[in-house]
Amino acid sequence: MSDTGNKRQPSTVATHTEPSQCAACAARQVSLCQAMPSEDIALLDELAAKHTAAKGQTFISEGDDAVSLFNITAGTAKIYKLLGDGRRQIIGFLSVGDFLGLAPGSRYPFTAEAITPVRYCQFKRTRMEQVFTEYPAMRRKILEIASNELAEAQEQMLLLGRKTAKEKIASFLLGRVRRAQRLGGGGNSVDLPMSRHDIGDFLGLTTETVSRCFTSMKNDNIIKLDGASLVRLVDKAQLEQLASGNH
Amino acid sequence: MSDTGNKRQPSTVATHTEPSQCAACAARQVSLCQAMPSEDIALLDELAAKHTAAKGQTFISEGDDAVSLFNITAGTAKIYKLLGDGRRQIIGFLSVGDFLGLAPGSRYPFTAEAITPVRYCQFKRTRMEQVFTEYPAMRRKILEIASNELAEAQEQMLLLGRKTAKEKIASFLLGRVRRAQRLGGGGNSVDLPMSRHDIGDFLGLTTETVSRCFTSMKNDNIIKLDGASLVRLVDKAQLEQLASGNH
DNA sequence: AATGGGCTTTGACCCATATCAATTTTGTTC
DNA sequence: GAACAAAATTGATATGGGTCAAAGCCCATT
Repeated sequence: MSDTGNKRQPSTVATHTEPSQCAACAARQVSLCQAMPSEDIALLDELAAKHTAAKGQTFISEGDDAVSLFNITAGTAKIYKLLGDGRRQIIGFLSVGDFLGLAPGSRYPFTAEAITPVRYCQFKRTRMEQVFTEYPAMRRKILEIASNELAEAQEQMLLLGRKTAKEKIASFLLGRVRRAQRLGGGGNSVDLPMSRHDIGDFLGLTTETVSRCFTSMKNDNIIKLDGASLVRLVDKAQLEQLASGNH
Repeated sequence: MSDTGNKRQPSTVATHTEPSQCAACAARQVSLCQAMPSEDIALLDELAAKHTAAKGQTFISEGDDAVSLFNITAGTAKIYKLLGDGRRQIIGFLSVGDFLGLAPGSRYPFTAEAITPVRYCQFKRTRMEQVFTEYPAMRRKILEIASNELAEAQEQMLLLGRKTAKEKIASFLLGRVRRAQRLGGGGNSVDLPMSRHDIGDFLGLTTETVSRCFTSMKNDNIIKLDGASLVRLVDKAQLEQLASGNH
């Protein structure tokens, strides 16, 4: 695993193996691990290597041998793909409970980098394969997760291929609120731990265009900005209209 | 299931239930059905409702109750999503062996329409759920398929968000050849059963831009056109360069 | 082989967003 | 809290691909 991030970080990765963290894990109820019966949760504890990644640290590199599966337990990460000349497409932002590591071949088709300090569990694929065989509910859960991600990816294709800049931003903000709500977060304000540049690379826009859209939506009283990273959704109905292409 | 296609077709769907077609099915080796042991293939025959869809016919509509899974056995179809004002994003083109119908909720998140006459098998989801439990290899295969589609979707996000028109066309053509090769098709020419408009809606471009790119690549001696739907890849190396963003 | 209709291609022009270039704001370190 | 660097915003200008419009081409049908 190599660090190709622009900000070089020490590439050492902290690993602690205290027992029975899974039982108390904040991510458990919203993740893959939910499919493991409580009485056997200790088994996952055994299998999970617990790691942390500092802000800016790359913890999966595109092209690496896909030997592990991962589960984010805290923080926010981004996964992305690059073109030869450095153009970047962010595929998704991951946070507590999100699963990653599915690879169609033997190599990861994307890079994963921490946006904030991230905690994650790493599972050896070969060991998990055994677990899946023993606990079919686990494989069912993975398939459910993959289906969800696939539908999300298809929605993002619609966004990237056919939406205007403003529509993209509206969709992005609504997606963020929905995620926050799914995780028990509140109402109408969204935290954006990623930079404008990251948002641009996620939506197929430039930093400048992202910024201009925020400004314009602020002036139209659709959103309110509280610093760069806290957005209040003032007129959610209009955001929905924008996001779905009816104005 | 309603027909929302622009070309209205009789909405009747032919269904025949001859026994033991699966054993001789052309799609079997390249599809989900490969995971069913030969001795039990008759079971799939029982479960599969065999249908045909005429050119232009819609056989899955976005928002329909997701009660079935599908397997294409002949022909080419497109699946797409629409915005409120009619803008369309084609999510993929499907042909022999391709599987569809995974839905994250209870409704299909896309529409499927035949581009050429299509034959397909329809499986009730509830029945298949039982099959998956009885034959874990089948569920494993579905997960493998979903992983592949996910990676493909992510690659398409990179294309839609960050590639230029020419790069998109180059990637599209190479993708088509690879698929043809996977299906045992030959070398350096590609058949394009879909219209320029469809290609545009797949790549996030307009018909005109697609056409202009083809013309320009023809003039640059990268491809040769044989009518509108047969493309010969003359300079594959340069196509690869274009597709990966190194020129 | 003539007719007609729908694709596809080509042309002229335009606009949404990119690019390039300052500023301003924010957040961090001493 | 001063000083700095990084990120965000704003402004001016450029351009790739969209839009609108007009031929051209290809079959399918007669």
